[in-house]
Amino acid sequence: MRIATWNINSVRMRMELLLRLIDEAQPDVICLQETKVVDADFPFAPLAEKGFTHAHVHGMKSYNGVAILAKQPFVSRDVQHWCNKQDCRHAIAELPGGIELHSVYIPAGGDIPDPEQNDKFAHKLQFVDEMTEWWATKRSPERRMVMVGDLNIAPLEHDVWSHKELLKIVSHTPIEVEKLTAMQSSIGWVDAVRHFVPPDQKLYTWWSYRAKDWAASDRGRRLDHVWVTPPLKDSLKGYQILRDARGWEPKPSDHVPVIVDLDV
DNA sequence: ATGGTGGTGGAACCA
Repeated sequence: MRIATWNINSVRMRMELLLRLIDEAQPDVICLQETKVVDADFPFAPLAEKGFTHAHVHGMKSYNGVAILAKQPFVSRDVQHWCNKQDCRHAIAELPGGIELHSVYIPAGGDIPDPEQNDKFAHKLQFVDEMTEWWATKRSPERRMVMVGDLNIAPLEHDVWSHKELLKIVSHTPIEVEKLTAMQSSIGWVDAVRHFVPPDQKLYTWWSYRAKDWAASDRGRRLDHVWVTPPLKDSLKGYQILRDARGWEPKPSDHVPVIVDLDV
């Protein structure tokens, strides 16, 4: 089973690129973040033509929005809310074979890395704390689960272009890394991409729109992740980070798709 | 220290 996750930054703006991802990467399941569309307006038809006849969408006007697209029917579907908000950041679907798949969009957190000064940063930290507690109390490490999405945190030194320069930049601050690591430890999540790539090797999934030449400066961060629970660790068969997608015409997302293959 | 770009929606907000 090939699972792709992509912060698409508006599914309507980038439908042609989503169809290109399907043609070129041949995923079985696609998780999206930042769809930026209410469910009634989600563009189901072109996806159905490509075989993705099942869609679990959870969107809102203008902001956020997550989705899970599949060729096979879901066993069940659900959504989860965090921090007493209804902001469409977490969709859940059980796939045939008993794998529970989570498409997650953690808040970006604003610019100032201080929860006292910046409500958005406080929201981000609380979001991760709540989710950590939820995994620990509502889910078992024995369960076959895959969690993917834009976690908006780059936890390792080589998940950013410069560890030293980004220590005070939201997405790579010690408090965020500590909280994300705690979430990972909650039920023994395995970082599926780092399972294949040693920690001293640079990996990025996001490059800012604001760079003059994103590829030349290559100031990226690994914000998009695929985690699996221990029972699926031995099923991990490969990964791809579609760096080229950062240059896809006419208008690329600032994130690229991350793909993991599971032998299940 | 600043500003750089993009999506939504038609100003201001978010990333």
